[in-house]
Amino acid sequence: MNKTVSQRWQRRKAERPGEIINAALDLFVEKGYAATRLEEVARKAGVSKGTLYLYFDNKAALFKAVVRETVLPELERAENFVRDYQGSASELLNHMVYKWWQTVGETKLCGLPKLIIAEAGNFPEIARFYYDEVIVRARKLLADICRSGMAQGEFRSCHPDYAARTLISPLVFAAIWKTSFKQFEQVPFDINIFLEHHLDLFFNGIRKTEV
Amino acid sequence: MNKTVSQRWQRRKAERPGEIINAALDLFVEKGYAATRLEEVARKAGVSKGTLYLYFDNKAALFKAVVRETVLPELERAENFVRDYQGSASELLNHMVYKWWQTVGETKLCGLPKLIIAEAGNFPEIARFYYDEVIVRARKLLADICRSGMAQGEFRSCHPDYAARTLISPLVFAAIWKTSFKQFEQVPFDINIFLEHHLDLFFNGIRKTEV
Amino acid sequence: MNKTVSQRWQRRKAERPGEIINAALDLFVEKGYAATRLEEVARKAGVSKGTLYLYFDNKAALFKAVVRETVLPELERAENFVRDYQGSASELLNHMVYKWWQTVGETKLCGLPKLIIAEAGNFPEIARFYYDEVIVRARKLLADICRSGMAQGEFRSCHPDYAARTLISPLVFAAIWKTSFKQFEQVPFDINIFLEHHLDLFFNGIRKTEV
Amino acid sequence: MNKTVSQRWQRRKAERPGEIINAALDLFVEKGYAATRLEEVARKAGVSKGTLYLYFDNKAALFKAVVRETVLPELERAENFVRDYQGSASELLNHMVYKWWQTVGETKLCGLPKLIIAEAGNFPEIARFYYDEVIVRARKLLADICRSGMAQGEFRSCHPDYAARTLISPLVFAAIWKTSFKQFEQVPFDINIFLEHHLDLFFNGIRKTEV
DNA sequence: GATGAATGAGATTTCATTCAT
DNA sequence: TATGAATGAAATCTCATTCAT
Repeated sequence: MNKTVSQRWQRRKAERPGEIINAALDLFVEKGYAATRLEEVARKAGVSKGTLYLYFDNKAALFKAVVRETVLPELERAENFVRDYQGSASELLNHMVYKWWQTVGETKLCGLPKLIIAEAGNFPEIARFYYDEVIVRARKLLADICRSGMAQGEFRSCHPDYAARTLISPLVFAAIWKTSFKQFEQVPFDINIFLEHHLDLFFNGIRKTEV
Repeated sequence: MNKTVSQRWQRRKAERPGEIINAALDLFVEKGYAATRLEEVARKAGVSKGTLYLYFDNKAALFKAVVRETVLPELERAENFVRDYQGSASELLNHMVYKWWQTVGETKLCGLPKLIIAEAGNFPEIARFYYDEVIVRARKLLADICRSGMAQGEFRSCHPDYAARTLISPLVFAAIWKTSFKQFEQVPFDINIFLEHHLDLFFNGIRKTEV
Repeated sequence: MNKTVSQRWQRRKAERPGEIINAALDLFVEKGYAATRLEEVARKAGVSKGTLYLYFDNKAALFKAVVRETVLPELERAENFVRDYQGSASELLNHMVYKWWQTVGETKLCGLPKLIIAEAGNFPEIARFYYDEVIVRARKLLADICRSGMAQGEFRSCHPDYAARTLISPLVFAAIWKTSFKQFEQVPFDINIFLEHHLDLFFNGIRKTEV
Repeated sequence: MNKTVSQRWQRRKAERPGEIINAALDLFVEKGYAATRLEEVARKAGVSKGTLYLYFDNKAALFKAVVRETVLPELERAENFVRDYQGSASELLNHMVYKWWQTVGETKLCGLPKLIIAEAGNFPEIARFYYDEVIVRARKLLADICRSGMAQGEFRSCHPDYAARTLISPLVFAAIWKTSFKQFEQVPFDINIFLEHHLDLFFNGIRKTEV
């Protein structure tokens, strides 16, 4: 055995799960869970159907891995960003919203909300994981910013959790729109106008009005 | 013969379609399209598998009928209500939001948004129908109210279509929440607080500030 | 009850089976046994599906009735004709062949040979009936003519049963051709040329050559 | 591991299609297309229902494959034989007739004419293929021999295509007989007597009578 | 007698999963 | 470890037959 070959083999082996997850993400997002055939995933990942089962117990396990592996890294990145942020709450929220759209709305992650929503009923395990590890954390991230905005007299007083939800709703809405209805629209949906309106209304609504 | 006795064999041509659609709505909403077995639909509707095919050409046709029959009547009712309404734009929008939640969020229709979103990719025909007959009409309904609010100096000037979207987003968000994540939440999601916050922010944001 | 109405009703009742058999013949011949749906037979006969079962026990029974009722009358007519015939064997055979084509080959009975052949395996009862009541009788009819032709020195000596089969084969062949392949042929199959050739060869082959 | 032990699970990619076609031929010929269950085909071929679909798209495709694979090889063999033949037209035709009976009439191919005739209506594609690739070619083969017989003064002048049809008819007739009615006959049908009579009449009828 | 809505057995087909190679 | 041929459970859909009206 040649050492470099063996090493390359090792590398390949280490990368396999990621390649499979990547292929699966594309297909799950495009077709949904039930309509995605493992044969296609395998083909797209450049492996055989049998190989899938070396890395994942079954279709459901693959699905879970896809969700886990694609969502968490982004969330952690966001948390780190917020931790280090210096500046006003408005500016930060504004940045978060546009950043979310950049990393989710404009990438293939855009289909993930739809996917998770669609399959939450069939995969309670996934839904719970997503709830605990993504939703709660993400909402806390935004709610904390709102809270600090109120503390600093930037925002008027309101329930930060619900404010966070109000802030997120249009993002989820837009992602879903893109996945499901964009293809039919006559007048194109302009995400920039939408976010601008949303943030304008939101900040107008939440900012402390000077007497 | 006692007619009230439960008979396995009954001729009820008129009632059947409605009963089948009703059963199908429940199951589609609960499990999604693919995971719903026609045998189950039949059992729930109290008919045999074959009877389904007397009234609907195939599974997809049944799905379409479910969407068509459950959504349109509500929308029409809303359109009529708006047409006859006398009062301020704020009051009307406020009413519309709570009414939506009452007729959709708190009934079994609550699962429909999720269902349509989940299946839009697999049923472009449905998605298009829903886009044309529901989304466009519903948005126009709200946008027209916003527009008239602006015309009457109640609201400051902004793009009515996008304002309408901002208004709707949290409703869709809440419906999806209920279908998919409510079961896991630790702190209960209070729809009243949510709508109150949303509308408070929204009207604060959109109302004409007196100089 | 009005007597004429009642009488008309009676007449109608008497004619029903015939109308059903007629419709069934058309469809069996056109589509084959398995591909013929009883609903279609009913529609074509102008009755309901249920009515079929008032007159025939099941699909197989209807099929048998179709065969029985459409074939036997023609055969009997032929037997009567032969019994009364005065003239040479050649002339009679010649006449029989053309007559067969006229009454079978050129009517909807043309599809019957194919039908019976196709279903003989699935309906041994039909096949046996057809063998006993049609094939044996028809062959005897022709064989007897051959036999008398030999007795009268018109034909040279040979086995009359096999001569009869030789005489019939091209007729069956032509009927099958028409049902199954006529639609594809480039050069049209000319039945007159075919029968002329066949009979020419046949009579040339069987006639007593004068020394 | 002992390879000769009967294993339920075997990989035999190369042999499978042939085995399946073979099993299907038997069953199609025995029961007809519609009455043949794919489960039975699978069982007879020693595979599972699913395996059928690895090799054939659907039932119709399997049917087509059966026809294609079983008929064409024999026809090609015959064409090669004729091409290389040295001798009189009568001898050749005589040989062809007996040979046909040997390879078709006395093997399981005997049921194929019936099968194709029976299904021509439901499978126009098959019928057309059979017409183009089998009937036209086979007829041409025989017609060419007749033609050369006429050219060499062996046969008197007639239309070679129709002579070929006359020659073939009794063969088809006999094959159909065997498949459909042989089981009921009282006096056994002797194929040798039949072919002898047929050829005797045919050659008597077609040969050039010396003046 | 006549109807046609309702039934349900049974057919074809799909595809996640297994396992000999 | 990797393959992909093979499996078989399970789904949709059809249609001969039944039976309340």
